Amino acid sequence: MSMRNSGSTGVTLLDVAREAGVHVSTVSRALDPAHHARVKDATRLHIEAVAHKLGYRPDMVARGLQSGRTAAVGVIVADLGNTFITPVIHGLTAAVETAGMMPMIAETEDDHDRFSNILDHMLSRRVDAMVVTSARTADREILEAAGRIVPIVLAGRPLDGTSLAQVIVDEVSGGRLVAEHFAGLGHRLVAQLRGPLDVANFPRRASGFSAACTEAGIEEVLVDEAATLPIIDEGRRIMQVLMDQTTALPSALFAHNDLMALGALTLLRDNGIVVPDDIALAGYNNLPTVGHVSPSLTTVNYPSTDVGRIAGEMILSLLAGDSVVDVVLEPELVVRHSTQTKA
Amino acid sequence: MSMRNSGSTGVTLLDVAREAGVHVSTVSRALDPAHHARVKDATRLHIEAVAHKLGYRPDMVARGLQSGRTAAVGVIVADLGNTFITPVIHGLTAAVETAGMMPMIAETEDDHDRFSNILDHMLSRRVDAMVVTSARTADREILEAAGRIVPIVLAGRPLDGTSLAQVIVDEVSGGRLVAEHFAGLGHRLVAQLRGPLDVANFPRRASGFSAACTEAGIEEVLVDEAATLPIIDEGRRIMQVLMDQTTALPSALFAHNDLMALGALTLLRDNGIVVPDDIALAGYNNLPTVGHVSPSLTTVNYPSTDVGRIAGEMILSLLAGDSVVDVVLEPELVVRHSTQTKA
DNA sequence: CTGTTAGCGCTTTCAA
DNA sequence: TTGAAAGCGCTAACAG
Repeated sequence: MSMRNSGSTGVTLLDVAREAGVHVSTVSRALDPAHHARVKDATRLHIEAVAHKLGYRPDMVARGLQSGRTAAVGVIVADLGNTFITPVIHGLTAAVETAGMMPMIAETEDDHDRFSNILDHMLSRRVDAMVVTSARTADREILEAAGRIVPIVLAGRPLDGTSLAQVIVDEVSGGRLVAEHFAGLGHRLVAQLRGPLDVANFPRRASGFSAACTEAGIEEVLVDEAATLPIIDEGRRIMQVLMDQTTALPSALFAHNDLMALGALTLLRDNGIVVPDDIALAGYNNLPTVGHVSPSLTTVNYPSTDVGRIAGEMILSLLAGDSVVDVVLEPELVVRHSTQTKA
Repeated sequence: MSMRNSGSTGVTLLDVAREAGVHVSTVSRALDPAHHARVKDATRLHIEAVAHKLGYRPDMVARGLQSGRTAAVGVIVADLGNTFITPVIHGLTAAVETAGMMPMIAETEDDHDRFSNILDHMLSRRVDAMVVTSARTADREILEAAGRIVPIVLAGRPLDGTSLAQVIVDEVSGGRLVAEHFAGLGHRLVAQLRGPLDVANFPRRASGFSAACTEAGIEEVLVDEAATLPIIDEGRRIMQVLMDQTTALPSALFAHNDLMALGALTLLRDNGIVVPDDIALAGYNNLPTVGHVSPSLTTVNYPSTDVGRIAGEMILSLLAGDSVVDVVLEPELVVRHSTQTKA
């Protein structure tokens, strides 16, 4: 009944070496695909058999201490409740899994201190690389400092003026798509329910939307406040701000993400305002659930799986010492019922 | 321009020791809250200052190798798209954060091989403990084997006949709540859209529901199939199975979780069947979004935050060498529009 | 209260 | 092709 001494099974390389009648370093080589060659086939086979029999499991911690590599890629997300992140993670997992790596996810809950904390932990845990989907303006410096230690890829949330690798979506274009849709529907007065200003996605969506409105000769009501977080409750709150601010409600609303759209939707319903009959509402992200509700939500599809996959591929390239170029993906408008008055 | 040699800043204990003019072990003690006492205040203060100046960050990997503790708790989840998990993670984070620990999350996508893989990785990464929310019947043996190496708490998803610590919800009671609600509404013919049979939650929900139906004299249509995964698409598919199976549709449906309810809802809508006017529909979990859609979903509230928090507290107790007792939380019915015909 | 001395389990020169 | 030896950065006895 000894305390566990290995984090794993308790079976160490030394155990395998003894049982196999060879030196520990031979076992190390035999079990390491990169050094397969340096050991005689017969002994390697024998060692593999023994290792298997004993249930040997390499200790990543010990390995990491020596080699610097831990086969872990840290993933930092802002809010797991915002499910556009789920496909990002799936895509990423699929990509790095091919190299035997595993994503380790941590959530900031969009809190700067926690972000900084997580960054520290991951670094001190020697992840081989990081994918950050939660970048805010204020995080830039510590992120870039971290980027000098391990490769970092920014995915989904861009950061202005950074040299870190990014795979992002053309948010300006996304905003335009919504405005052009509204224009095509004949709306003349619209408004945006803006997301946090320190998350670069949202100002970009806003500027694309506004520019296209101007071009189409559509008037925009400027809501006095932007959301502090891109969540349901804030969507509802900002909607309330708009309603308090004017009696002449616009005929179409662009919520900067689907969660905010849901919050706005509830407030409207509570006030007897019907979407889309009384007011049109569009979101952003195309969360897996928003096509299944009534009214089904018109939104901008976010190519989440691709974002994740490409981020993973970038990580692998960076780790291989190759350089990478930023990738910008194109969003697509998904028209559903929330912007369609009945046929 | 040297390669990083530490996973962290590159500043090691030795660097701090040299700069401070003391031995490395003195630094180790000074910086470790648990050994604060064993070092003179003056030297400790001095060391802390030096450490801060140099930007020293402890290397968890090296620490873990020696001490066996890494301040990480592994969290294994099945599907991040099922957002009842989000509050679980928040509760857990809040609880273990107090002890300076950090959750490291990995997702199985409800795949047994990936589950086994993740378990391995986490063990070999020497997490101090694990919280598993993704348990399936087939995972039991490897889970219990892992439980002999580190403390494991099962959260949310129970496992039949295990000795691992659990914090779960009374699923039988949850199923009953729905049936009793249907009975109160006067329904006489009902059906369940059943979740995967190898995830213990679902058979329990089913049996509670069926038992209460029998007691209330309600007839239940048995759907030929159960979902293979508790997701939107499967909810839709099972709903189709039911529709193919009978022309006499029941007047109320119990989907075993909210995602499945959403899938069923869409199929019903596509067939011109109106919820709740033509058929009542209830889900399970009370996902953060389902109160914001139309019809807002009647569901069973899952005390997710509490599940997470308690799991975290259990982990802490287990780590402190204390024993813990299983916790069973009570679910609550949340009545919304999907089961209410208009007033 | 502080320094010395051993390792944790593994990879990696360097020899043989 | 294999063994020996050193050491990654840290903690933990054991002395003093």
